[in-house]
Amino acid sequence: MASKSKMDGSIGAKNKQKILAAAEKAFATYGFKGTSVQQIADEAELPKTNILYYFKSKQGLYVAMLQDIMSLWNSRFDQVTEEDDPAESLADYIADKMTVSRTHPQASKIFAMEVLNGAPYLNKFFSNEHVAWMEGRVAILNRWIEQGRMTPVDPLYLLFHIWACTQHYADFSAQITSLRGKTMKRADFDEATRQLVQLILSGCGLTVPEKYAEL
Amino acid sequence: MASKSKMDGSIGAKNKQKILAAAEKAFATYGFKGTSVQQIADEAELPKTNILYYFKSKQGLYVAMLQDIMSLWNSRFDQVTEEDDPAESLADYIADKMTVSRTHPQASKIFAMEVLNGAPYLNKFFSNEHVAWMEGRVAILNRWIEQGRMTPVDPLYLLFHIWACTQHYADFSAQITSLRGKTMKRADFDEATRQLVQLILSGCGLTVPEKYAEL
DNA sequence: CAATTTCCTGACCACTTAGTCACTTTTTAC
DNA sequence: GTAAAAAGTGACTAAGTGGTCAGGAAATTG
Repeated sequence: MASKSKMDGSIGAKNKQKILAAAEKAFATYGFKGTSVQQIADEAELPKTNILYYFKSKQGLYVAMLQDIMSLWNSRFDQVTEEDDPAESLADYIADKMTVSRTHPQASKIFAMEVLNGAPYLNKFFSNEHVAWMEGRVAILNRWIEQGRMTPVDPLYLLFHIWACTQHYADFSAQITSLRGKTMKRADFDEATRQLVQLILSGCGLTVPEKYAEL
Repeated sequence: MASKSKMDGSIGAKNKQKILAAAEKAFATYGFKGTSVQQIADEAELPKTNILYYFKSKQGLYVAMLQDIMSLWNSRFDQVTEEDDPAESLADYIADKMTVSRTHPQASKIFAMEVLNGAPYLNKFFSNEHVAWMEGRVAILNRWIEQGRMTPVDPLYLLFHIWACTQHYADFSAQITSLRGKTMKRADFDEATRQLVQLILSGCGLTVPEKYAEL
């Protein structure tokens, strides 16, 4: 939730946060082209010109908001080493990602839209930090496999599948709500997490840790 | 690929198809608001007014295209009964859905965008055919579980996870391509399918059928 | 208190957009 | 062949868009 620019002018800082929050809500609901600066202004309860004062353009605001969002992707899994336990590390990672889907569904949707449209503003990020992160995690998973601590699976696809399932609960909430006949509450997310942890870990030949076991 | 209106005027039918194909391409790339009727006209190599002649409005064209797309979701899994083999039925379903992701990525992206934005044009579909389909499939999965033919999992979440993973390969292709450094070819989809079948089936306590086993 | 920087905004503009309309051309039907 | 229906289209309109700008208010600093 932090932005790197001038935290000095406390008035400006506060307004920027208010604008970023309004932008997240609006962009998540209507997409980049579908959202007008006026809508964001209404949501933030500020005149339109004020938005353009803090962020030089609609695109500038969008990019600033995207950077904010990307920081949510950090998790305990970033620090995992090959000494850690595969089952617990993966289960925790799944749980972390499920938590983000529950607490920041709008951010997840914006990210999804961005990637759907070819990730025009994320390609730079993808080909730098993201690739490096991926290589590191894949290496650790491969070590675990070499050591016989989990079933041989392709780590790349395994991570894709974890992302797909966890983000699905944020991105496709409309479909999920329709099919369930009710929205996903905290308890439902916990149950979904248990189901997913069981599925993925069993699929990797791992035993589900105590704390993710069913009641 | 069929639309219900006048298939008589072969000129009109052909043009409608050309327009629908152009619309699918454009909407998948730029979204509903991000696509102008003029862009679709250029793509279809027809004057803009001609588009509005066949489809009374941009929204009308969009809805017609959505209906076209929904028919792609049919699969062999629709006809599965409790007498069928769980492992083979699920594996085939996963493979079918992966095939659609490979052959119709644009359709998948449009569906994803629609759901992301709250599924305004699909809510009716969701609360009718889709719910019925879901209840039927859930019932069969529960029978398989009662009969001890697969691990007890919540069928609802299992289906969510299958959709999430299979559609991910179409919807998030930009991210996948960036991280792999190359696009997914036919062989890559086949490998992803094998990986996913293994993950899901193992997660359900099922044995992977011969035809989806690794080389 | 004065000066300077930050903050704020109404009026306005250039441009794009979906959709209409009057009209012509082509195809079909008898 | 001719009438009627379908197909096709250029010119236009009304509404909404992102963004500019000139000028003023408020806060900060010395």
